[in-house]
Amino acid sequence: MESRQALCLIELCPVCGDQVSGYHYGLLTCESCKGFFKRTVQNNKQYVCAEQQECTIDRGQRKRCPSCRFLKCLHVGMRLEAVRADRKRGGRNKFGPMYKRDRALKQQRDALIQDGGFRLDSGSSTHHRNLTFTTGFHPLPMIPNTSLPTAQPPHLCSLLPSTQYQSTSFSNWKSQHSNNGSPGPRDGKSTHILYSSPSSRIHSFSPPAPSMPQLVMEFLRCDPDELQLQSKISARILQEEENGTPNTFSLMCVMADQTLFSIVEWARTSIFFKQLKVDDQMKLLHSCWSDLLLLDTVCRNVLQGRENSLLLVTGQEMELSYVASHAGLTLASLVQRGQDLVEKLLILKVDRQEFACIKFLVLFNPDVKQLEDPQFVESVHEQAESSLLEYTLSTSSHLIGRFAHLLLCLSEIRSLSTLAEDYLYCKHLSGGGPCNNLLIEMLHAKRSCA
DNA sequence: CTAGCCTTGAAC
DNA sequence: GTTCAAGGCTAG
Repeated sequence: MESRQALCLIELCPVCGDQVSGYHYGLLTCESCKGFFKRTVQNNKQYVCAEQQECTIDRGQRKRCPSCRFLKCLHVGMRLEAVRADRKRGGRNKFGPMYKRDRALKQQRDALIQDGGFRLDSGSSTHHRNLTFTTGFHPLPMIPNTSLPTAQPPHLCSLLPSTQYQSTSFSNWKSQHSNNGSPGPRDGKSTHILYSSPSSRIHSFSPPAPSMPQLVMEFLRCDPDELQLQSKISARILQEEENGTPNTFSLMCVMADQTLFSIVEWARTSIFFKQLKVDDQMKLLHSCWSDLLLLDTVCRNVLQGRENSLLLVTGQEMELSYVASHAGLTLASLVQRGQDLVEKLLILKVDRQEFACIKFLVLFNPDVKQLEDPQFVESVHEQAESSLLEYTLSTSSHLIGRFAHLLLCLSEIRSLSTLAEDYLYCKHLSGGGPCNNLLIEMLHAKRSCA
């Protein structure tokens, strides 16, 4: 009860910014958006926007345009399949474990931020950085309300100034929903992919309480909301499955593509990066997208994954034995190397804060050529590196060489992601891989630069 | 139609 | 028995 209230106090509804009342249809929302979503789906409402589908949805204006409100509900990841076709009351649905894990993650993150903030405020300030530091909590990254579904795959340059989102297909779902059939997604398909149970690595590290460098906290705040991401990408995968996307590999490509969108969005709204000119932003992202994609997966598996399985961004798990037997030699060995890396990072007990720093280290790569502002990139890289060093020394000063080990892992990430890129590119050229999406745009961009 | 409060019931 | 996310009810 208390934890629920504590959660409510700090979370804002991703649709309208009102106070959250609990998990509803896949994520934390307010009571009114919960009701609105339910009425819309249950009654098959069709709304039309009187404007250009760009209406602002906030607490004061959410009643003005139901069409844009519903679109925003879908964009932030509210799940159509959580509305029961049979209208049965009570009980729990399949999202239960997902909610539970998200709660644990949020608690862990908030504890870290609160603890770090407290110590920074009260402790003797041994380091001074010229950084504005916002006190209090920073809930979800705000979703720009100009975001609209798009039929064409958007290019990176169009994503950077103002982000667009992929829409979920309401009409596809509706035909299934109004069919009087069983609610929810099909369970028969993809039997090798399972929803992860809560007994994952998340509990294996108790959060340390060292004095956290201010910049590390800022980096941590930039991290996207995991459940929102999970919901959004799961909805997209469900849509692909309903559209008959044939095999697991193709679905994985869609998953990677959608994760890439989220990485671009993370970068776009992150400290330092948003100060860069768009050209420099593009150059940096073109250079490191695959490192970040790999790092994202590795980080998820180190912090929340379980032995012998691969935890996906959708919260689903894929057994490594399945990968080994179905993926083909090259891909299976890539996954195995990734898993070895996860093991190394587990031994080093790399935590969320360190991953947050590493992401910035990777993003602000000073080796990228022809930047307009190479000094700035260099300086952010140095700041990220010294913050990471400072943090690792404060948490594990007794472990000599741990920092060096971390940097070694970083180079392993780089070489592994290069191999993964080559693999994808070959697949793409031979017609077996994905096409016409952000993933492919990035693959081509790097090769045309080189 | 909205949104706050109420009832229900499977999972824990 | 408790929890809490579903659906239901209803004044405004």
